[in-house]
Amino acid sequence: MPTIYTVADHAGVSIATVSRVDRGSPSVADPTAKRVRASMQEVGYRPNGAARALAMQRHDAIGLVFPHLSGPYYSGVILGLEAAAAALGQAVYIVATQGRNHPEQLVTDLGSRVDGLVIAGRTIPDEAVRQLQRLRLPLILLARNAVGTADAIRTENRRNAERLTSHLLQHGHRTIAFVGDPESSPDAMERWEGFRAAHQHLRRRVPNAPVRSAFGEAEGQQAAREVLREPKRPNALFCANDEIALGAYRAAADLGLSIPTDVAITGWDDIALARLLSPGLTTVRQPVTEIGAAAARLLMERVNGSRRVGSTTVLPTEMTIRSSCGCESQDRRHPTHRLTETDDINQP
Amino acid sequence: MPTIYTVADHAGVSIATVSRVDRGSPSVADPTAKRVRASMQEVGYRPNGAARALAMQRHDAIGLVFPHLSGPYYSGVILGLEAAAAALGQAVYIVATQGRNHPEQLVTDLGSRVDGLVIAGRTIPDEAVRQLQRLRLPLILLARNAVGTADAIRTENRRNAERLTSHLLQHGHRTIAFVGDPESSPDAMERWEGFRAAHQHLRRRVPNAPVRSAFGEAEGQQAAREVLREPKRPNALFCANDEIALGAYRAAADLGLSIPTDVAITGWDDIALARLLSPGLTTVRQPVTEIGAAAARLLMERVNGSRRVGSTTVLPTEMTIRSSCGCESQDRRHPTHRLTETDDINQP
DNA sequence: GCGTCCGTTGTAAGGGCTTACATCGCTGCT
DNA sequence: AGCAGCGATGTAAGCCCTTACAACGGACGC
Repeated sequence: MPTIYTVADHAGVSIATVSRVDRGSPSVADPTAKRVRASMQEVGYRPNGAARALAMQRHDAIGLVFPHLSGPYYSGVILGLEAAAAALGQAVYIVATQGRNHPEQLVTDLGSRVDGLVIAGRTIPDEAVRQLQRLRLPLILLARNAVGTADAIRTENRRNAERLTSHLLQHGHRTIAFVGDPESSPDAMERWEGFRAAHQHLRRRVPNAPVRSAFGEAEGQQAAREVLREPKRPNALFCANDEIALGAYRAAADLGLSIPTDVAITGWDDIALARLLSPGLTTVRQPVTEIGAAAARLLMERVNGSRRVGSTTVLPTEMTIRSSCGCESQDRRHPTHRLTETDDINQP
Repeated sequence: MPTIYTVADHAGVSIATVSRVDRGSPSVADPTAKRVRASMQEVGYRPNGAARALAMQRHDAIGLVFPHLSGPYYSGVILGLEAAAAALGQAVYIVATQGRNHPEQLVTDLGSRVDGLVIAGRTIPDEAVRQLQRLRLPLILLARNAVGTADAIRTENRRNAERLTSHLLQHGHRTIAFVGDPESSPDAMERWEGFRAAHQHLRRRVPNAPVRSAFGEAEGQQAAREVLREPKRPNALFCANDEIALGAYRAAADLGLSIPTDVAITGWDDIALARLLSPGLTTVRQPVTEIGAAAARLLMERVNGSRRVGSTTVLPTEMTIRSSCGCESQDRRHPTHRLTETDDINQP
């Protein structure tokens, strides 16, 4: 394989000059640069990124660790992250932990090839995250609570859950069931809390237990079916995500209930499908590409050492009203504002 | 940052021993290995992948170049590729070219960090692919015709397009319009050819022009609307992908036509939505994760030098009958067989 | 008791690049 | 004419690993 030495010989210059041409250094005379580029082409020179990274003491690469890739959530995150990373001159590694036996091992290995890591949701345990921090690896946590000094990026849940719930209550839906599992993630927990807060503020009886369901269409259908069969069935279902809501749509159809007349339904995420269901699903949209982009930018700040303390960035979500809540209206968006909280109280 | 030297000092051994422990070489005495591991932990040693890659003359990484990430197609491919690559001990880089100014540059840069590249569909021009080959970079082409000696992975189009068309004709739909743009990709062209072949075999008048439409919902809606408004509107629309079909659903709704009674509609891809539309969309499923997995495996064969000649692997697709074609039935699958063609006639 | 062999560890030579510093040849000024 | 200064190029050290080969010491066989 040709190296800079091959090129240098071929062009009759030193390897330093070849390197300079390759890096685009301005201090190479024009004719020389031309000759070197011609030689590169001729010998089929492909730079060795490993050697460069070694010499530069930088990988110029970041890693993204995510659980799986179904649904629009991670696609959007990856897209946003990749674009932002490319703009910053960083390459992107990805690794999915789904159904892998030793995710920690996988992630640690990745850690040897990157300048920093973005770790999403339920991939590796907190202890593994701490271990990574001990190796002084800059880390960004996505949809997950802060661990140690790593930065976290979250999206707003509580406020919009509360608004969405109030919206349902104001539609006249008297009893609303929360379908999902608050324990399964901090996001789910916050939605549950917002759901309860709305009841409290409007002086309704505060529900004290959710209708437990895992985050999947089948599970949602099952859970919704059961609750909708009860003698005093709820007037509305606040589903913890769109997939559960989709299951709820099916359950309603199975039971001959029409949406939103017999039962109103809301979701969370605004998957592509939400708009296309009939009636359109009222839900809350997450700024998925922004999450990825913010992660890349924040991570690079860490890598470049300009930031040191842990922060939590909360990106706004958008309540997206369609018809499944009882509204006639089309796609009304209701964003929250962007919040950034820094843990370090000494920060200016 | 601690290196093997730091660890070696700390554990009172030589760097060779540290390296051996890290690589899991069996020829290290047990107590020594334990001591070294403890030291690694204590000093917070993180191996330097670049240095390793340089010494080993291998990156143990492959790159995936794709246009964008919308829809389930690329998610599936990435997932399959990542899983297969991880099983082979390879890390995965991804780069999206969508709306990037100099995709060639991006891809060439990536080429310096990997042992091989998987290049999907419409990302970089054939000339750029050839340039990469000149650099002796192993390449796999996805959903794209073979270039030079690179391997290509395709999915079956013609046969299932023909079967699907015959199916529509046998339903009694007399005139069928092909909605899409055959010129836009080899896949689209093959679907168009299969569509025509079915007419020919059943001795129907062979359509000589498609209803041109780009591959998007809005474009499909527009195109379908126009053709469905014509005085002699077709009985069925053979849409080149599911997004176009989705647009066609909307156009039909706009015009008050019911599916499949007034107009039958079929798609291609079997996106998540296809099953959930009503009526369910009859379409053709692509084995997306298998595409990714096959790409990773084929690429590694190339990298390891066990294969040299270019081949084209054609993965089977599955005709998936729902109701939009006129059937009552639920999700019947009709796979084709797997085909592998090798270009080199000297191959055994 | 000595030589052999084997298991364990160390020494040192790369692997391909970047870049600080040295060198060289001119230009242009005094 | 001589020299400072500058632009262009070269020299060589260093980035952190892997691994061929050497060295060492103890067990074992004769």
